[in-house]
Amino acid sequence: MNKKTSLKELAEYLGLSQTTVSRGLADYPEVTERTKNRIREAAKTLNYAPSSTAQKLVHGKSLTIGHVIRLSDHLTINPFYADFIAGAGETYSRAGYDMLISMVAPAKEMQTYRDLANSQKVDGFILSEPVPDDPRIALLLELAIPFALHGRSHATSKAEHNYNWLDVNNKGGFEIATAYLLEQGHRDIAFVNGLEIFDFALRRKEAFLQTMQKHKAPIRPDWLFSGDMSEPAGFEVAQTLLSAKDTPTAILCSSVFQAMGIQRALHLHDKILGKDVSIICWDDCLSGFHESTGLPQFTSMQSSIFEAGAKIAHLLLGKIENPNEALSTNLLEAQLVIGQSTGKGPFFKG
Amino acid sequence: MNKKTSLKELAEYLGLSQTTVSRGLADYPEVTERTKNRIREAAKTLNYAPSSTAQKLVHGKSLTIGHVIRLSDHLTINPFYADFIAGAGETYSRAGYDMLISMVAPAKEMQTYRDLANSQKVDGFILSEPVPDDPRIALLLELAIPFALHGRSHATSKAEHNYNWLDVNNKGGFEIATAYLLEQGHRDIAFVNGLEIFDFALRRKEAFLQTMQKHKAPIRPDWLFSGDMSEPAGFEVAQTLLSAKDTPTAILCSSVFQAMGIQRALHLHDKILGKDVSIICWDDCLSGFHESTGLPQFTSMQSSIFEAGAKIAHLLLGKIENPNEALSTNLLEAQLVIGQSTGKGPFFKG
DNA sequence: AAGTGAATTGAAAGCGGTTTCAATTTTCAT
DNA sequence: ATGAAAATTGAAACCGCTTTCAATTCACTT
Repeated sequence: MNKKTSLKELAEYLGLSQTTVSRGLADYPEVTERTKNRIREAAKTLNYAPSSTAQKLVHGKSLTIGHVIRLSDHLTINPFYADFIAGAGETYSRAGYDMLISMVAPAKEMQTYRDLANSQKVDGFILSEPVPDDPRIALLLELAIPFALHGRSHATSKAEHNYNWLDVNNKGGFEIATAYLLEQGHRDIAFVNGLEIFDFALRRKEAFLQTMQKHKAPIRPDWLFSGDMSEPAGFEVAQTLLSAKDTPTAILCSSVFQAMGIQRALHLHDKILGKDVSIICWDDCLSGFHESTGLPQFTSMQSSIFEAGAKIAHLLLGKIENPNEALSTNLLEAQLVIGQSTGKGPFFKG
Repeated sequence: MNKKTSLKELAEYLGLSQTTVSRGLADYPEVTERTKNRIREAAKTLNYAPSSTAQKLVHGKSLTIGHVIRLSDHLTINPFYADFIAGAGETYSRAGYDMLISMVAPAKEMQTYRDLANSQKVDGFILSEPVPDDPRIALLLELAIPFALHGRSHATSKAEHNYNWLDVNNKGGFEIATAYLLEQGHRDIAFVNGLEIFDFALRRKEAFLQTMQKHKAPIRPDWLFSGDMSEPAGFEVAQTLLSAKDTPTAILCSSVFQAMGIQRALHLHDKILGKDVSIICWDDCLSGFHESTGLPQFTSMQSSIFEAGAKIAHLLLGKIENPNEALSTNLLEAQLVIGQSTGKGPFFKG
């Protein structure tokens, strides 16, 4: 129960002034090496460490980045977020920043951003999962606090986006994936999207539709799905698809989880994955979801969300430490990786 | 770019002293309702909010709880942790606490706890995934900072554990699950555990072995596995099992992910889940992994890790706000929920 | 009108550091 | 030995708030 030692106590113990001790610990050049050593030693024996709160007060910065996570009605949390945060967190600690995570009900979300900014608990925010014209962006611009956006937010007004963002090229990725399926001889392709309130889902849909159109492949409205990116959601969609008279020969979906659900339904209907039905999914490279060796299970567009977290953290820290720097944006490309879940379609032309 | 207004500025603006303004905002009874209203109004127009840093300095508490997450060599993060943290985070914000998450390399883990405690960045810690004689426990006891343990840590020395913990009854859960399989007529049961460096995995193994022994069922050392709780890990184990001459009729495993991997291998070997081979898995009730309706996919022992997070947060906050209170511990029971992955075994006696 | 107790208000100290600026000590050329 | 320049140290102000304690104002009684 040793009460924390303060700088004052440490100074008294050493017979020095707080000034000198403070400077000694901060390794100022004007302090003799000999006294520095004395100070360091004493600090160690008294188990002294400066109060970060006091330091923050003096410096007027919190050295903390805020992540506000909206707990939806069912209190679910996006499992990818863990990886994203891990990437960001690593960058933060390397730069001496802390990460403050706030879990809030949707109704309190905006107020939480306000409070965190006004009470100066954080120096900046990372925004995730933007929707078009995302209201959080307007709010943070108004509050004049640095932030970076993971994803993009389509703005209907001509308002220029004066903030940093990092996104993965969802459109490009889905174009490539759709084209690949078409090249492999598939024409009857179903599309299983994430929730089409989010910006990324809208881009993905656009990519799918445009590419299909461009190749003059038929687009069936009843083969366009949008929903949770979960295993059960994928399962249910596939159940619907496979129970109908005519079934697609390929399915393009938005997450590995959906793909797993689809796969489960496939087995149930005695369809062979990669033969009867091909699947391509988006893969955020969630930790622990990849084989160490061998051909990957699913053909997928891969893009590490961990890496995205690390990179966007850099973007934000740059903005914070150099507010007048030019805006920077970053568009990551996804990699199409061929796995075991795709094969030739009926229209393949060798 | 409106600079933050300080209490001083607000007071000047109002023609009042800082004292009165501070009290007015904190709703002290001695301030007239009329002045309170004036103050509140001015605070709103000037967009004032007290600096949390300054408040923390005065009160000597950080109102922040630390979660230190060890990023393993492969930078993976336990996906369940997201749910656990969501549960804890919700409790924190309800109580006015913040959550500080620190991602660190294993080598820096101990020092991180030290730094966070000494610099008073956090008022307490939650410890996860304990190993027997967990060194973090010794450290935090030495640092005399409140903490709560998620799980238990078997101590070889007679050291009493003077700290709060919350655990799920792993042993009880696996006893019930093993017994259920035996009752259903299974005797050839394989056991797929998590990494047996962790306390929970050791308890689970103990439960399996003891229950098998008690029922005089054969224990085959080559059917005892221990590894990652991931889909690929489960797949590989099942590949090994199913390639052998004799195969188990049931598999008990430690996570839904492993179960999914096993299921994938089963399909590959044309075995029918719940008929040829039964599976029971542990299920942390990860968000987005449960069907909304109908019989669950896997028979499982269920225990919400979200709820565990919320409850252990309470345990910790109790300790922080009332340090001399008696220790409290909490052992949650898992629910055996029958799903579609289990069926009668060859030795079933109607 | 004076005196009393209650209700309001404010000056100043303190939380634990950092930093400015002045004071003191040391070094070294003369 | 002496003085100027350089190196080292420390007193005090400050960051933005809360809270103690004293001062002021107010409402009433006599």
